[in-house]
This record gives sequence, structure tokens and C-alpha cells, in this order.
Amino acid sequence: MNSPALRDWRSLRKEVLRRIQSREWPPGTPIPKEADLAAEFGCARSTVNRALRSLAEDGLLERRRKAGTRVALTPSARAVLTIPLLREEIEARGQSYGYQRLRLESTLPPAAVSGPMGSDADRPLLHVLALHMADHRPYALEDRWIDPGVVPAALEEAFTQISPNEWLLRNAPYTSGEIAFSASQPDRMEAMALDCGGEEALFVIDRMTWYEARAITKVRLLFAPGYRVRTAL
Amino acid sequence: MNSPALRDWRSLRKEVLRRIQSREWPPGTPIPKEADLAAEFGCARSTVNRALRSLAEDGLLERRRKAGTRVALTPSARAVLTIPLLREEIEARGQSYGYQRLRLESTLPPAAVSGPMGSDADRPLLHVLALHMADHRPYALEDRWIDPGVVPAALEEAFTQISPNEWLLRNAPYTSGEIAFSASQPDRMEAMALDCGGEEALFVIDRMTWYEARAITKVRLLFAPGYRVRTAL
DNA sequence: GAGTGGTCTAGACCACGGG
DNA sequence: CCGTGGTCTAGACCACTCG
Repeated sequence: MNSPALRDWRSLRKEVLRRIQSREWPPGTPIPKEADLAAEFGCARSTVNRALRSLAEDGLLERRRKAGTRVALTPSARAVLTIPLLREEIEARGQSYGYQRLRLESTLPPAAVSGPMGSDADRPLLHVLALHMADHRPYALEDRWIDPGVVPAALEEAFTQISPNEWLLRNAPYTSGEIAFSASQPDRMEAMALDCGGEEALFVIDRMTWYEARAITKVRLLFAPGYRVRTAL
Repeated sequence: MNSPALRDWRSLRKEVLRRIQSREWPPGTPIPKEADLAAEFGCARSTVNRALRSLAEDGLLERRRKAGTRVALTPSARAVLTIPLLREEIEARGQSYGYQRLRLESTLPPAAVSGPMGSDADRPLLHVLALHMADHRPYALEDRWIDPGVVPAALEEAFTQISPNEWLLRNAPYTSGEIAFSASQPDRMEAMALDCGGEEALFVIDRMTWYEARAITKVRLLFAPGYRVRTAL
């Protein structure tokens, strides 16, 4: 049967997606090769390729040369998180953004910092502690280490008007990074800064970024109680 | 100046990425149009398009017809999280996977469940409580609600051998979903099931999925202390 | 109105990897 | 080996949107 000709890759993607979701093509099924689909839908192979590639990028298809294309066995959920600047995140919700630098020092990093960053344990790093606020209430505590050997300009900055978060994004481009999400209880200092109880469960983001092979910065963001990260699947 | 001809889109992407990261093209800069880049690199415009589109999808470029292509002002970090089956996640680390159903009942959902799911508050839903274990130690507690009106086959399943997590993935394809990450303290029952203290901060994943416009299931995964979700940026 | 990206085509060659 | 997806090309038309 010839389907009604679908000539653009979006329509084609939709149709293939429909066949997958309706179990017309169950998980594991090998689907027709590109040339055949092109014939069925009356379009060029490259258009089919575009549609199938898009589905493969979303994890719904598995493609291999010669082996062909199959419906993925486990459509493992992929969530794309967009991590905005805290300031933008707060302002986007119509709240007023506040910022306060709590501490700035140049000091020897603890092993928990120099280790992952791969920096010399006997070379001082810049350490900044800052509080982000939404509508004048504590929102997140930023505990950051910066390697001045990689970003010398950071030594000239006081971080009283702009957060390290934002300053680095503007002034220190990175080539790679990693991010981790977890949960943690605050210590006494952190609880005080966030104005919450010491037994509250707090959401934590740890991030580290590199420029080429050199670690730029390592940061731990501790969010006030109730914080959630949401996204569509 | 003619750059050494780059004929494949990956090399081209690399070169453009280099110019962005090296600030040769600072944030906000309009970059040459596709046709010009094609001429510079000695390749077809569609190849340039492929490379630039790829960078735009990663949020590094902003493209608009007529306006042209610009380097994104805020390279807001995007993290792609792949949420695997708990079983696969555990086995991938070389640990033994264990599973235990703790409870199965058909009961009226609390408002906190029927509300978000958009189901009638006076129609019973399937409620399953199950424990996932790694190397015989509690790993995550799965607290799930399933609408049997959408997935009737779920009524035939005892969930003693297979987790709702895995059963649903196999038997109830979804068309959309949402996921949220947060931190929470366990209540007494949860602490007992996870064999941890009641004041521990636990990582929580809430997920809800739909088929078309009908909510299939809502689940809350409570992870044992120390759990982290990691990914590259 | 006109310039730029978005997309489609028909054909070609190639790289990978299954049999 | 040889079938399949991956990619490139040259050209074309179109859609969006800025000026």
C-alpha cells in the first residue's frame, strides 16, 4: 500500500513515530531500509534519512550500517535539562533577583577540590562563597573554586556585583564539563546562609568545567528547600 | 584567507566551534552566511548547513531566516540525561540486581495523585510499592500509581517478578512525559524500606507519562543515600 | 521586497560491519 | 564481499522575517 505521499521530513518523522508508538512496529523490529521507505512515501532517500536520523538521535531507533534500522528495545528516557543562569531562572519566574557575596579568599584547596580539578594541592585557588536570592529570600548557595592559573582575570574581580556563576560564563568559555545532581543535608553554616533547618533535605548541583585539559572551576550549588528541576521527556 | 578545505561537516563543526570558544567570534557576533562559509571552505552549502544546524541544536548558535546566524549570547548549559531502567543501571555497574514487591492494591488515589494525573478522584487506581536493590542492599523505592482505564493489562500483572518500571516500559508506550528531580527526607515507612535514617537527604525523581491525552502512570522514585545523577555537558 | 536559512532532489561515492 | 546507512554535491524552490 502506498501511504499518502509525505514529502517533508517532519511529516515522515511523525508517521514513523506513530508506527512505533502504536506498536505497528514493535520494539526490536527491523524497519524497511531507507530506499524502500523513500519509494513508499515518494520522496528522496535523503529526506527519509533526515527523519530516521532525528528519531535515532532521540533514542527511538537504532541504526547500523548493513544491519539496518531497528526500533529501539528500551526507549530509555532522555531528558534534556537546560541549566540557565540562576539570575535568569529567577527573573523568568517574575521574581526579583538578589545577590550577595559572602566570602572571597585565595587559599589552598582541600583535597576534595584539588583532586577532581587535578590542580596542585600546594597552589592556592580562588574561593568564593555567594548567595543568590529570589524575592529577598535565600535561593541558592554558591560555593566555588576557581583556578587563577587558567583564568587570571578572576583575580581582578571582587564578585560583589556579579556572581562567579555569571562572570565565568561571560569571561571564561569552557570546552567541556560535567554536572551531577544529588541530595544533601546542609552543615550549620550552610543552613544559616539559606535560613533553613539543619535537617532539611537540599537539592545539590555539582559542576566542573574545563578549557582544553585544564580545569577552570568547580562549583557546588546548594538550593533552598523545595527546589525542583523539571523537564519534559 | 582560504582555510585549508574542510569537506566534511564534522571538521567544519570543529572549526566553527573553535572560533566560538577562542572568542574569535565572541558571543553575539553575526557569523558569515552559509554561502560564504561554503565558499571559504570549498564545500557545498548543505554541508555548512549540517554543521551549523548541529551547533544550533546544541545552543551555541542562534539562527533566523533573513537575520542570519549569531553566536549565542548565553551558552546556557544543556545536560542530556539518559534515564535507564534501574535494573540496567545497576547491572551496568557490575552489581547484582534485586527486586521486591512490597505492596499492590487497587485504591482511591489521594488528591496529590488524581490531581496531576487528571483522573477521577472517585475511581480506584492501581498502587504499587516496590523496592529495587543493588548487591542485596536497598537502592530505590518505587511508589507508583497506574490508571487501569488506560492500561487494562496492568490488572492482570502481579508485579512480583518484574517491576512496574520495566513492565510499563515494555507494555505501555507513552507519547509524552515529564520528569522532575528534587530532594526529600523519607517518612518512617520509607526510611525503613530503604534501611536508612529518617533525617537522611534523599534524591527523588518524580515522573508522569501520557499516551495521547490520557495519563498512564505517576511514579516517585526515592533513592538510597548517596545516589547521584551524573552527565557530561 | 529581498536576503537568509530550511528543505528537497537525484545522483554519487564511501565506510562500516554482518554473513 | 556486498548491502546498508552516512555523507557530499549542485541546484532549486520555499518560508520566514527584517528593514
